Amino acid sequence: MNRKRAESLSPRKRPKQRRSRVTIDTIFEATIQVLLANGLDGVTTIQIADRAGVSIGSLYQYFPNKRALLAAVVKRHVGEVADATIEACKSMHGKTIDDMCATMMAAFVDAKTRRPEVSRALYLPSAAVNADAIVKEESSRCARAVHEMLITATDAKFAQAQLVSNVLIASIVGPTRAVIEAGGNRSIFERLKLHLTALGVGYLKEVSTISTG
Amino acid sequence: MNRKRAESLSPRKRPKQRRSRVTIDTIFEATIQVLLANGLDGVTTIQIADRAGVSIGSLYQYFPNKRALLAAVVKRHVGEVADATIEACKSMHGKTIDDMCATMMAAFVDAKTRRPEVSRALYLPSAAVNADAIVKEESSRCARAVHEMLITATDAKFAQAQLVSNVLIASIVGPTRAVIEAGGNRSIFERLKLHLTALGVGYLKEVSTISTG
Amino acid sequence: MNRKRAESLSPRKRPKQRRSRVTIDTIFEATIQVLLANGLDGVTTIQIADRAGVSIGSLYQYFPNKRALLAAVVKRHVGEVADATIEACKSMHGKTIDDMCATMMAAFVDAKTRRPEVSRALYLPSAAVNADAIVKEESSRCARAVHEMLITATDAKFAQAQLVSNVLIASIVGPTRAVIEAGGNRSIFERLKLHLTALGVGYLKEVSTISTG
Amino acid sequence: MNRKRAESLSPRKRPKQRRSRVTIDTIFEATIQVLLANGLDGVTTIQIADRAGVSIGSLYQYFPNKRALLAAVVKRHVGEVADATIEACKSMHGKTIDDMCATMMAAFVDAKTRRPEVSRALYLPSAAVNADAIVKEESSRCARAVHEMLITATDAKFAQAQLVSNVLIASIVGPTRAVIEAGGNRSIFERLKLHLTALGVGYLKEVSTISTG
DNA sequence: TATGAATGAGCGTTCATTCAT
DNA sequence: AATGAATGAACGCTCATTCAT
Repeated sequence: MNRKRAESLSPRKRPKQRRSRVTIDTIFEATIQVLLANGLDGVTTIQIADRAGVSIGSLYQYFPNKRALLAAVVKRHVGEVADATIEACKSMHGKTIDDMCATMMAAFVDAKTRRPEVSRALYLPSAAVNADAIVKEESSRCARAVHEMLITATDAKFAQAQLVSNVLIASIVGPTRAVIEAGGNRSIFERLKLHLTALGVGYLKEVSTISTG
Repeated sequence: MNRKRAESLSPRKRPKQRRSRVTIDTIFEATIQVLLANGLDGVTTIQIADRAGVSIGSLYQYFPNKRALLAAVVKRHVGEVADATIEACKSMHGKTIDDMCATMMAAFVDAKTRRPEVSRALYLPSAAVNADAIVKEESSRCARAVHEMLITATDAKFAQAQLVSNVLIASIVGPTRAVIEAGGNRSIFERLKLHLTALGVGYLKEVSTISTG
Repeated sequence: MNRKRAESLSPRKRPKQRRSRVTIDTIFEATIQVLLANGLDGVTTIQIADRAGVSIGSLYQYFPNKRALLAAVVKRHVGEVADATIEACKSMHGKTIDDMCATMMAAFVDAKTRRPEVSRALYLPSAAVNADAIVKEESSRCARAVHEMLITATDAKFAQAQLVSNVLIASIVGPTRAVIEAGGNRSIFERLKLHLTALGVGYLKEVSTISTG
Repeated sequence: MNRKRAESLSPRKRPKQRRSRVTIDTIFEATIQVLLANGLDGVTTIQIADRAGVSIGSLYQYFPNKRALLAAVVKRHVGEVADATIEACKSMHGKTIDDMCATMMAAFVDAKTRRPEVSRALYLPSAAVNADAIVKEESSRCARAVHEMLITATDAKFAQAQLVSNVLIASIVGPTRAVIEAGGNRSIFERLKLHLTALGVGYLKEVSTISTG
C-alpha cells in the first residue's frame, strides 16, 4: 500500500564524504546528458540512474524525489553563474558604467558559456519543476549586486537604481540564451559580450536622465 | 506527455467552418484556464475537454495529440504578440530610432499584457512541448521586421543591423516576463514601456558606432 | 512528475449502468480469489485486474485506489452479514431470549457461511487497510439492533442492555471465524449455531441478574 | 513485505547470551512503538532498527526477515497471554465452573491488558504475516488447558468438552479486543471480566445439558 | 459525427535484504 | 561482529490515446 510523505525539494544527505560528492556529481552530469538527449519529458529517474551508473535506489538516497534532483542541478548551474556575476559586480564598485558593464557582461557570458551544453540542457527544467523559483531568486541576488555596484558609479546617478538593476539583469538573459541555443562558438560569445555591454551602457546612459516615474 | 516523440504538431483540420473556430477557441481558453489552475504537469487532456465542454474524443478531432494542442495555444498567443510588434515596426519605417523604439515597445508590451494571465499561463508550455521552436520562429519574424525598420532609420546607421535586431528583440522578453510574473498592473506596464524604450534607444545609439566585429 | 491528490476510500462512480455493476462484481470476485490464493501481501492491483479480465486502468475507473477496493469488498461482505443479522433481530422483537438467540445466531452463521471462502478471504483485509473501521461500524449497527431487540424480551430485563449487546455480538465473531478457518462444513456450522445460541442464552440469563456495575 | 513467501520464520540465533536477550527485547519494543506510531504498513525494518538503536545489519542477525521479526513479537505477546491463562486453568482443577470462569477470565484480561497499547499494536500483525498461525496455535494450547480444567469441574459435566473449550476461548477474544481498541481503562477492564465470566458461566451451564449433536 | 469507457505502457518511488568494509 | 550504503524487483497509479458504439 502506498504511503505519502511531505514532498521536500532539499537534498537528502549532506555530501560530507568525498564519495558522496563524486556520486552526486555523476548524477548531475547524467541528468544533464539525459536532458540533452531526450528533452524534459524524456528524463526519467531510471535513465538518469542508468547513465550515472548507480541504482535508482542510490539515486533516491541522495535526492528525495525527481523534482529535487532537477532543482538541485539547476540550482548549481544558475548559482555558479550568479556567483560569477556578483563577484564581477563587487570588483567594479566605484568604476564607470562602461567598465562596470563590460566586466559584468563578460563575467556573465563566460560563466554561462563555460559549458554551453549545460546551459542549453537546463533551460527546460529551469522553467518547470518549480526551479523557476530558484532562477528568480538567483536573478534577484544578481540584481542586488548590480544595484550595489550601480550606486557607486562615478559617471552616473540613477533615480530608480533598483528597478534599473532588475531590468538590466533580465535583459541580458534573453540574448545570451538565444546565442547559446543557436549553437554559438567562442567568437560569437565574444561578440555577444560587446553587444550586451552596449545594451547595458546605452540603457544606463538613457535612464540616468529619466525622472522618477 | 511522456509518449513517442516526433508526432505531428499541426492541427488536424482546418477551421473552415465557424463552428470549428468557436470550438477551438473554447478549447484554447480551457487549456489556459487549466494551465493557470494546475500548472504544466497538472494539465490533462480530460480536464481540458471537461472545461471546454467537449468530449476528449472531439478534442482529438481537432488536435492529433496533446503537444499539438499546447503548441497551438502557444502559437496563437505568441503569434498575436509578434503580429502586433511587426505591425508597429512596419508603421515606423523612415522614423527616428527614438520613435521606432517607443512605438515598438508599446506595441509589444500592450500585446503581451492584454491578458497578462494568458502570458503567465503560457510561459511553461512555451519552454516545454517543443513549443520553444515556435517561440524562436516568431522571434525571428519580429527580428526581421525590426531589421527592415532599422535600416530605414533617419538618424542612425547600423553595421550589423541583423544581429542588432535579434539582440534587441531577445532583450525585451526577459524584463517583460519578470514584470508579468510579478503580477504587475497597468501603471507598471507603462513604466516598463519607458524602460524598454530606454533600453532599445540606448543600445541602438551605442551600436550605431560600433565597428564591425 | 507525480501529482498527489487527497486519498479517498469512496468508490469512484455510481454503478448506474448494468455493465458497470457486472464489472464491479467481477473485480470483487477477482479480489477475493487473489486474496485466497496469495494472501494479503500477494494482492496487487495488476493481479486483481488480470484475474478480473480488465485492464488496471479500468480498475482505477471504479476505485480511486487499492485500499478503497479492498474496503469496498469488505464492506459488501460485512454489510450483508450485518443486514441479515439485523433483519433477524427485527423479526424477533417481543420474543423470549431463547428464540431471539436461536434466530439471530442462525441468521448470522448462515450469512457468514453462505460462501465460507469469501469470509475466509476477507479476514485479512478486514484487519488492515482501515477496513477495520468498516467492521467496527457494522458491528455497532448489529449491536444496536440486538439492543433494540433485547429490551423487548418477554422473559428477561437487562440493566446494561447496551453493553450486553456489544459483548454478545463481539463474542460470536471469534468462534465463527475459528470454525470457518478450520474449514468447517454444513453440519459443523449447524453445531456452531447451537453453541452460539447456548453462549448467548447463557450469557443473557447470567447478566439479567447482574446489578448495574 | 511483498517478497517471496515461505521463508523461515524462526529466529536466527538462540538468545543464549544475556546481550542478545536484551537486544532482542529492545527490537521487540521498537517494533511495537513503530507499529503504534505508523500502523502495519508504515513499519519498515530501518525504522525498527533506528528506534532500537541497532543497525539493520544487526537486526538481520537476529531475524532472518521482517515477517519472522513480526511473528516473534506476536508470538511473545500471545504466548504470555496464553501462559497466564493456562496457568490459571491449571490452578482451578476440581473447582466449580463459576470459580473456574472467574479466575480464567481475570487471568486472560489481566495478561491482555497489562500493556493495552501492546495488544492494540499487535492486532494488525497478528492477522497478517502468517502470524495468525501462531495465534491459532496459542489458542489451541489455551483450549486444551481449558478442556483439562473443565473435565474436573465439580458441578458440571460436558458431552463435548473439547468443542466447548474452543468456543469458550474463541468467544472471549472478541469482546476483549473491542474494549482494548476502544481505549478502555482499568475500571472498564474489571467490568469486562465480570461479563466474560457471565458469558462463560452462562454458556457452560447451557451446554452441560446439550446432548451430543 | 460525437462520445467516453477502456487500455496499458511506463512512470516515480519504496524498502527488504545483502555484503563489502 | 557490526555497519549502513547500495541494490533492484516490484508496487500503486496516471493519463494520452483509441475505437466500438
